[in-house]
Amino acid sequence: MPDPFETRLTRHLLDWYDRHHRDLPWRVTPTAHRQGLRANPYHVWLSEVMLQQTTVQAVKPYFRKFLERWPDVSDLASAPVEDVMAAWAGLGYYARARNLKKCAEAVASLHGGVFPDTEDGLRALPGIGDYTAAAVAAIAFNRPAAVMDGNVERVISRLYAIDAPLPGSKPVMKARVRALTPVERPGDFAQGMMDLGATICTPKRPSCVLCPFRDDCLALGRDDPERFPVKAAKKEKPIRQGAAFVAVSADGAVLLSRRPASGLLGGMTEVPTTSWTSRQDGGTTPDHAPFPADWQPAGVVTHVFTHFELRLTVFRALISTRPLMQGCWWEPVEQLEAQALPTVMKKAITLAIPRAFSPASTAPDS
DNA sequence: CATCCGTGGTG
DNA sequence: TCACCAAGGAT
Repeated sequence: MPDPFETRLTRHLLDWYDRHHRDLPWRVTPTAHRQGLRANPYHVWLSEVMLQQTTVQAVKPYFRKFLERWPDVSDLASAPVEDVMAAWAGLGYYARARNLKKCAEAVASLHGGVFPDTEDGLRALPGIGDYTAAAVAAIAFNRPAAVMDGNVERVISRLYAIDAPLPGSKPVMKARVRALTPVERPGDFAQGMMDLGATICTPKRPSCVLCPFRDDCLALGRDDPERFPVKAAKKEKPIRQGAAFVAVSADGAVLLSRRPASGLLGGMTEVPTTSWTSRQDGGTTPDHAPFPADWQPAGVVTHVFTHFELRLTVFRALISTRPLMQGCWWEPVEQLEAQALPTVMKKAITLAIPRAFSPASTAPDS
């Protein structure tokens, strides 16, 4: 039996979503949805994977680029993985790109190119966890799955003034979400909760006066919504150091290599580097260059990863020949843009070759 | 369950 | 400036 209180909260949220939903490229508006237009599961899945720990603004251009290049899941399944990694470069969390490709292959070969339409079926695919399985099931297939991401955690923790810290409080919050999720319009409810968290129930300075839950929110009742969600203290970031070597040949090519398939920046392209160590004096000299050359310091790149900060001393050398290096290749500067270079490597190359990624890099000097 | 995994925007 | 953190998943 539905609880009248929960039912009222759900209705308030859906009414708010009808009026204030965001229009997004992968989304079907609530009006169109009521008229029978269904969201494309491929679009929903692709957007949800891209949106994992990533902002809407950052995702939009990547989403358009992927759809234009690979219009459906079977196109993505048959694409070279290097192309997918290169197209993903800059978006971060590169295991997502590897799993995106694996998932597309599984859908194409195991499911005949059609996404499973249940939470459990989706959950079994690579790169799809609890959140994404529930989101795709609800949004693309109208399943009453309980969708809980960081936005929903914030909304729920405030609405019910949950004092227990994350992540331990997740099961309690998930039960609250489950009780609120309607059999009718579960996808709109999930998207409404996320829109509410993104635009009204924000981490700092929430706009409670505009919130559909303003009359029922226990955190607002305590006059302290910013206190929630309570989170466990986080570790501080160590600093690691290393050196990167940008070798430029006389005919304008750069020495590149491929990082190991798993781990940090797995499967992405790099310039040769030393190992990145936490030692104070470690790895910032040309001693470990890929080959002897007239290595000149070009500066230091600082880049912040999730769990450490990297200070990379960049060396540059102009060389007349192209030494053949095991596991490396020489890439013309004007083709670097097509490589799967993560941001830290683009920073290092730009420091050594300032015009490497400028549109005019192929034009003669003026 | 804790740790590892990127990047860019924001207050 | 800098701490926070965004539609999390794999191990």
